Amino acid sequence: MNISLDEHHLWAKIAKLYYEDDLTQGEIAKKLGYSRVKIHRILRSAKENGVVQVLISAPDNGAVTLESLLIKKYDLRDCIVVEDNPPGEDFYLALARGTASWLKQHLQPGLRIGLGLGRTLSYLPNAFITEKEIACTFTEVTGAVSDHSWGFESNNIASQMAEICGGKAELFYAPTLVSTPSLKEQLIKERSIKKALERAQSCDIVLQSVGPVDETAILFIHGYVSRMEMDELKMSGAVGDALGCYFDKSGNLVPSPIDGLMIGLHLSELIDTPWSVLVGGGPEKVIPIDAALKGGFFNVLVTNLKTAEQLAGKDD
Amino acid sequence: MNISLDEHHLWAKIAKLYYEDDLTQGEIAKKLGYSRVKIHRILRSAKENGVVQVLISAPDNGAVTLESLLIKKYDLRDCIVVEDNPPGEDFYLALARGTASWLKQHLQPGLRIGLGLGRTLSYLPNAFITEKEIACTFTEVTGAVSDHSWGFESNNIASQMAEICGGKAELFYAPTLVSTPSLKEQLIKERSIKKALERAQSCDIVLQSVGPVDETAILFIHGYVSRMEMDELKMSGAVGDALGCYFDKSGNLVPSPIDGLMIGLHLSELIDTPWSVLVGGGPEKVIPIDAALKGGFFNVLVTNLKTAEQLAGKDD
DNA sequence: TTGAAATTTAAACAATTATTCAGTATAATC
DNA sequence: GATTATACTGAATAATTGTTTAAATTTCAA
Repeated sequence: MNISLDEHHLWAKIAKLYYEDDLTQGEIAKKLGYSRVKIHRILRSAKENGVVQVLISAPDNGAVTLESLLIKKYDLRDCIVVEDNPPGEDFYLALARGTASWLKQHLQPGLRIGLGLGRTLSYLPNAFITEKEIACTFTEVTGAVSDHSWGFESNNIASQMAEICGGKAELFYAPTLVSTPSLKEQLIKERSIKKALERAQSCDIVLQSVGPVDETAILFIHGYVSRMEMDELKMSGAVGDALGCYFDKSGNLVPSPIDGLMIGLHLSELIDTPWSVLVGGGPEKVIPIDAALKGGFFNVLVTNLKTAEQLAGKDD
Repeated sequence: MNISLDEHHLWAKIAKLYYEDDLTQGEIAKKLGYSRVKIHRILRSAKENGVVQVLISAPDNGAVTLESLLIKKYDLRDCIVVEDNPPGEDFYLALARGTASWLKQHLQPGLRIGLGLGRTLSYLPNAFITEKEIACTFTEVTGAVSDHSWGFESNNIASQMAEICGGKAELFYAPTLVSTPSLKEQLIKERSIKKALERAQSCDIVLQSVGPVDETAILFIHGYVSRMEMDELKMSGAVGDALGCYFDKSGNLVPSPIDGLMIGLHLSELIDTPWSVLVGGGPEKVIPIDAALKGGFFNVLVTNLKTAEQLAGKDD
C-alpha cells in the first residue's frame, strides 16, 4: 500500500485544523463533511506516517530523554538524571540535590522515609532544604556502621533530615554486621531490633545505593568481606550489592556469607515498598545499577548523565 | 511569574511519557505519584510554554498552510489550493483537477450538483474521472449563454459530468440574460423555468466562479454590459460578480442594471446551499474572490497558490 | 492574630477521543 | 462464477481528557 500525495495533503490539512487551530475532531468532521471517525482515522494515519510530529524541547534535553528512556527500559516509576561532575564531592552533591528535589515533591505529613547505607546518601542533608516543615519520619533501615572513618555517622543522616523537616528520626540501634549467624539470630529476636525492622519494612519511601563487587566495595574496605569471599561471590556471578545483599547481572540474589550476618532490611523486601529509590552513579556502578534495576528491587533511579547514558546503551 | 529549570524538566519528562511513550495521563499520574489533574495541567503548561510543539510537514506544505489559513480567515468549510501554472489551459486545468478531486470526495448517490457559468468550470469534465458510477444529478443553475464563441456550450458541462458519473443532467432551457425586465418577469412565471429555478435552489452542491468588474469580464465582452454601465457599477463600489450579481469589496450586493435581466439562481440564494464552491484564480480575481468570500456567498474555495497567497496577505 | 483574596486541590461531571463491532463493499483465489 | 480474504465505513460504546465545583490551604494586608 502506497500513499498518494493527495492523501498526505488531506492529512496535513486536517492535522493543521486539529493541532494548530484547535478544532475538535467533531467540528472538523461537520465542517468538512466527513464522519467523526474518519477524521480520527485520518489523524492517526497522519501521526503514523510522520506528517504530524511532536517535538519536545527542554533546556536539558539530554537528561530528560534519558529519564524517559530509563523509565521505560526498567519499568521505573520515576527517574532523575542530574548533570555530570568530576568524581568527588560535587559528584555526590549533584546526586544528592537530585534526590532531595525528588524527595521534596513526594514528602507528605505522616510518611516514613527509610535511609539505607552509602556514601552518596550521606550528602543528602547538605542538599535538602524545605520552605515549610513537614511532619515526616526518617528511619534507618539497617544497623549502624560501627566504623566512622567515612567522615559521617550513619545516624546523622536520619537525624539531620528530620531536623530540616521538623519531623522525627528513628534510629537503628544495632551494628550493620555481626560476626556469627547465631548472634544475628539472637539479636533479631530482641524486641527493640524487631521494632526497628518492622519500622524499616513499613517505610513509604526507601533511599539506598548499590555497590560493586570489587576492591572499592565498602564492605570489603571495612573488612566485612575477605578477598577470598569476594572472589567466591564473583565466581557465583555476583556483580553488586545493596543493603548487604548480593545479586548477579540479571538481578537474581546470590547467596553470600554476609546473608547470615547482616542486621537490617533485606533487599527483597524493597519490592513491597511503594517508592524504592536507588541513588548512585559512576563507571563502577553501571553494572550493579543495571542488575539491581533488572531485579526489580527499585522503582526510582537517581543518577548522573554519563551513567544514565551507559545504562541506556546496555542492550543485553 | 517566571518558570524554573526544574519545572521545564518535569514538563518535558511528562510530555515525553505522554506523547512519545503513549501512556495515558492517568497512567503517568499513578506511576509518578501525582494526581491526574496535575498531570493534565503540567501537559497544558508544557504546550503553552512551547516545550511541546507539534510539527506538521506535508510534501506541499505551502499549499496546506494556505488552505488552513484561508479556511480560518473566511470561515470556510473547506479550501483547496492547487499548484501555480502560467495563464492558459493548464491554469484552468489545475483548478479543474482540484475541484474534481474535491467533488469526488463529496459525491453521493442522490445528490444534486449545480453548475454555474464560467470558463474555469468548463474544464471540469476534462479533469473528472470516477472509478465507479454514482447516481448524481448535475443541474445548470442559470440560463444558457446564447453565444457559443467561448469554445464550449454551457449545456455540455452538466451533460458531460452526468455522463462520466452515470448520473443524469438537468438543463436550464432559457437564456442567461434577456433584454427587458418585463420579459424576465414573464419568463420566470413559465412553468418550465420555475422548475429549473427550483431545481437550482435545491442543489446540495453548487460550483461557480466569480468575475472582475473590468474589460475582461465575460458579460462585458459579450455585450451584456456597456462600458458606461460598467463604469457606473465601479462608481457604486462593485468589485466583482458571480451569477450576474455584483458586490462591493465587503461582499455587499450592489444593484446593477442586470439584476432585472438575469435568469437563474441568485447569488444570495447560495447562502442556503450546503456546499457552495467558488472556483477561480488569477491576479484579476483576487479582489472579487476576497469580496465574495467576505459576503459569505461561498463556503468552499478552490484556487491556486499565488492567488491564495494574495488572499492570505490581504488584511483589511 | 485575624480575615479576605488568591491559589491549589481532588472529586464529580461533561466533553472529547479512541475502539469495537457489525454490516458492506471490494479484491483475490479457487 | 462462487467463495473466501481484505478493507472500509459509521453507529455504538468505552476510555480518556478537560472543566467545573467547592472545599482546603496559603498569602497577604490590616
